[in-house]
Amino acid sequence: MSQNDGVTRPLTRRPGRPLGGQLDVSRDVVLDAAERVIARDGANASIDAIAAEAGVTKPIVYDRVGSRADVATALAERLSERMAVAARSALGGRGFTRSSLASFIEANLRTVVDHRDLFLYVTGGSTDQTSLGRLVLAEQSVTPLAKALQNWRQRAGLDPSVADSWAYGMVGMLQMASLWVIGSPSANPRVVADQLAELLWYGLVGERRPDEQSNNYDP
Amino acid sequence: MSQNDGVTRPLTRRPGRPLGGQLDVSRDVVLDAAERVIARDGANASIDAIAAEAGVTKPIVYDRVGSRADVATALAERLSERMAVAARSALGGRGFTRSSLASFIEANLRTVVDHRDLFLYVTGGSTDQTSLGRLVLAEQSVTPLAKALQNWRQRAGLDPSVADSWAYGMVGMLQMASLWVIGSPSANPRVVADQLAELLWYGLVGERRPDEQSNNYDP
DNA sequence: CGAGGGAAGTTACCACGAGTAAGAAAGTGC
DNA sequence: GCACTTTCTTACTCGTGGTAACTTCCCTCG
Repeated sequence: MSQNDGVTRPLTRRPGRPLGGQLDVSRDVVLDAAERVIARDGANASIDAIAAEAGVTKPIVYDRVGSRADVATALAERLSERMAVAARSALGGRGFTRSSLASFIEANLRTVVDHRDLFLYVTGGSTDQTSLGRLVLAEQSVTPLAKALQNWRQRAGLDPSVADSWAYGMVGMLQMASLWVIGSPSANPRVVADQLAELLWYGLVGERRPDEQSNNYDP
Repeated sequence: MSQNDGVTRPLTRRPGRPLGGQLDVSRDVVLDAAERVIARDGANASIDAIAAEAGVTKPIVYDRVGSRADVATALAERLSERMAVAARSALGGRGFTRSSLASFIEANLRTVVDHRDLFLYVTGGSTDQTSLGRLVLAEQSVTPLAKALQNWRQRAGLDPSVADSWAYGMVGMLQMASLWVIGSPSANPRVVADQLAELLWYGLVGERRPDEQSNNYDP
């Protein structure tokens, strides 16, 4: 819409099918373009801008990917895949230890920092009726995590029914921490990751201690 | 705009200053109307609808409260205040124990469930440039929690520098768990709260155990 | 007591973005 | 050669946030 300034100017091209056969613009090409636009212009990227970056027009985007929510979901898949890769590489086949938990968290935080605006686009609302879309997209991280937790708890002889709650809780914790780290340059991902690992570790491994220990906490 | 259907119908009132002195529409009246609209029509409530519910027009809303983001922030203040009240009442002056932690979490979850659409409105994007607004608004819960954590850790002789990370992390955990509970009717707030308390408790109270215990976890 | 100025709202508008309908050019089959 | 299909573009509708311009009332001052 921004290049349609002069009505008097003759159109560079009349509408119709392009000359050289099919426009070879696949779904992935559109999504690549979306990522470029978001990285360049920020998280409030319009479908028009994405289409322009891909060298096509809006209906192509709708045909190849879908609505804006679909674009966000597709990009969420990409981002969570990247986070999984980073996390796996950070763990490097080590067993599940406190320090590997910290590495896992740190890898997630750093991936978000590296894809700051993509993260904001993906977690950023679209208040439609699908404000629950954020959940749908979080589930891309939640589902494998819940599965891993469940397997591990089961093998360790611990109650596996906590897997879902914990997975949602941990993903939410990571998302909020990421948002915080993104927003405040003073926050150091390594330190934050270590502190969150400290918070989670003892609960994860099923440490027990006598209940009802009063510390005189006043919220 | 929805009641302006008939152009032929004479206006009920010409523009201008109202007859009976000042229109007694305070900021709180507007915010009350906003809550009613959101509760009735869902989280995707427009400023027009809010104004209509308050019996005024859009510019009044902008004068009394501000932009849409300001409305969301103001409503976030109200919601977080309500959550704090519910949590305090659930704790009832008990000390900080595992079961009181579970009560705290459960109170939060139930408050969100009771104000489902308000929660969705408040946490629901508005991708402007202030997608970080979600963080700003989360800080209404984070700040007091961080303060409490810091005081408590200090008095208990534990490292207080974890307070910020933990507060952001816990608020994120609560928000995501709330979203999940809202979306899936099968999730029981009491059970989820207990499970999350289980996850957090041992880390919060500073349980120590020999590091590097391998459980052969494979993410 | 009448005119001017400010206070307080309303109408009407703009900008902009999501999503879609209608139409035009290139290719395809008979 | 002509209808038909495919594939794309243009141009539109619709809803919403935000604002400008204008209208009316009241209060004060000469």
